[in-house]
Amino acid sequence: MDDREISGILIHWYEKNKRELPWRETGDPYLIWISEIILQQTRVAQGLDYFNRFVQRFPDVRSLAEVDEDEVMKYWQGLGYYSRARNLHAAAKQIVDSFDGVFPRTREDILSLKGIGDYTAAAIASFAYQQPYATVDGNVYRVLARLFDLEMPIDSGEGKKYFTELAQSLLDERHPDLFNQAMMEFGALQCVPKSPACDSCPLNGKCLALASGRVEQLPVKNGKTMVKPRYFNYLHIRGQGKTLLSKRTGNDIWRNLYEFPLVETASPVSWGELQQVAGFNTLFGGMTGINVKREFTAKKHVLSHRVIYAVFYEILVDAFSPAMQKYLQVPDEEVGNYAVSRLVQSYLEKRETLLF
DNA sequence: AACCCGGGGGG
DNA sequence: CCCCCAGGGTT
Repeated sequence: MDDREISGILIHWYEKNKRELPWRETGDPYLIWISEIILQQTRVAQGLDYFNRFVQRFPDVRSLAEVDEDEVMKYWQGLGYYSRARNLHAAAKQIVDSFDGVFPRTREDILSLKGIGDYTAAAIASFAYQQPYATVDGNVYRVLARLFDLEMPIDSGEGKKYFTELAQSLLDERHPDLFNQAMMEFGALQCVPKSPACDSCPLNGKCLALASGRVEQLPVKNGKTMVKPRYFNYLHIRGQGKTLLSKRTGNDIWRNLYEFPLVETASPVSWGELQQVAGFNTLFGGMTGINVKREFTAKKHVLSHRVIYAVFYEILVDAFSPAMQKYLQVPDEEVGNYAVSRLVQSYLEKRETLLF
């Protein structure tokens, strides 16, 4: 098959079918960078509003580098994979400190930034600077696996190398930006994971998987992530107009987001059983007359690799115990100013509707 | 190489 | 409801 013919068809298809998106109207590497990080594991429809709000608040590298990380997290709240936001902030500081605030141009320098790997480096280098690096994302894996009927697993080291070299060999070096955009947009809109419309596909005469009837089976992946359950008992403790909050730390989900005092248990527990748990007693040590105002039954929060069964207890106290002093005491009306997970956010929203 | 990190959409 | 999606960092 003629490589130039493939890239020509893809680029022609792209010019006719591409979506008009703000980050496609710019050559500013900063805006392209932000869009690429947001678009990792995130669909355009979901990321578009986040992008617009983010770049309005942080229009350039320095404005992002100079703010507190909490401020960045607020603009990422609800988007998921929060390490992306932490790395984005760290990389902005890297650019100010090591590159005098100017976005680096070479692939090596771009790759040195936190949160930027092979894919994002190629995207920025080709979109902003027209450098000849092929972007290999999930769309590209799918398009190439089908076009060439390749059964090599895409989540192996060997597969990653093979597909990257194949994409690089197909790249139109005269228009690396157009070629990369075309390949990925084609995967996103035409060569979709489920039930692609091969009848109307401009490459259906060249697609080896279509000829062999394996379109739906490709690409092949080995990955099988175990879903482990966790049990979160959240204590929404309020007293004297203040709410207790803490910031999640350590190597765990939702790092650096805020939440209520949490007692995690190995299995589901009732309110009565929870009061026997050490973590609970440490918190309420010496206190009498705990007043549970409201209990929300277990909410199932499903992540790709975790399922969290959460119970929220709203507890009113006259005063905070000594053990509660280590928590932030936030005025009730300011709780909304803190970046929280979707789970906590949905609790707060549900509580709001029940109250009024 | 294996595992971890969120959340949304589609069948 | 269950199944699918997927780039980068860490271990």
